[in-house]
Amino acid sequence: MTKYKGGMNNPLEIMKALSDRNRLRVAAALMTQNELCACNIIELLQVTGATASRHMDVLLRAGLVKSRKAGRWVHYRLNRSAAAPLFQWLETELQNDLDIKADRKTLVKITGCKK
Amino acid sequence: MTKYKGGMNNPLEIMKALSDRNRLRVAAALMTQNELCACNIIELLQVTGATASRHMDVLLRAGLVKSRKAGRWVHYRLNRSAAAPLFQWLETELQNDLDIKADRKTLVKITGCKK
DNA sequence: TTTATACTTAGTCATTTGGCTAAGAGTCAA
DNA sequence: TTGACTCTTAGCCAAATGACTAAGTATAAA
Repeated sequence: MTKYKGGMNNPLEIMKALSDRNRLRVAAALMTQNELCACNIIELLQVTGATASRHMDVLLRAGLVKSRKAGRWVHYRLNRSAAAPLFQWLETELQNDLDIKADRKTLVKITGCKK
Repeated sequence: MTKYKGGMNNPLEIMKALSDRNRLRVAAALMTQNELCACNIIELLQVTGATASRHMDVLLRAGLVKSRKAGRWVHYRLNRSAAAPLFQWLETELQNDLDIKADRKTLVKITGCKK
């Protein structure tokens, strides 16, 4: 179930959504992970559920991610069509980001265990 | 004279720099105007010189613009190489932005008079 | 060498942002 | 239906942000 449906939002809203380190980390994570549930994001960012939820809401409102509810879980994935060239550029740039690289390793562990 | 020299800065800093409406307006203006002096930017944004100066400093630190001092004037231009794909994407998206379109008209007047 | 001009820096203030806790809503299992 | 679990909403607080005024720096003109 997608709360804020599709479409391109304005560039300013998109920039604002990506101007926070934790939201940028989530976007980067979704570039390699295809899909993550809220609990994965909580574990990755090491923040409370409430905080993660609000961050995901910002990304949703900007149109950068889509959400899908499955039972008690909410799964997020990138809405690549929203800003494909932007994502592509980011993906390249973030290759060199040490924190993002560390996150990638963490994600393997997080998504590995099915707790 | 370039205060913060060339190079690519990290994506987060770039996103932060572009996550403010006024700074996005300046970036958009520099996409069509090639070069603007501080006083042009003051007039465009309708803010004090101090405010404009601080905004330009953020853009400079992010590496998105370059500055050149000529006598009493400081001229700014886009540092396109810093994030060419990003600028290209922005340029496309901002085509539909009403405020940006209005700014373009304003800029013709501003850069026209040599006060 | 004053004086004016163009911009920057410092300091202040209101608003926004991002974190938290606590309470609420929705879903599944016992 | 009760309880456990996952996520969201509301409310609070500290820190960051963007605006202003006032004072400082640098350059050019008188």
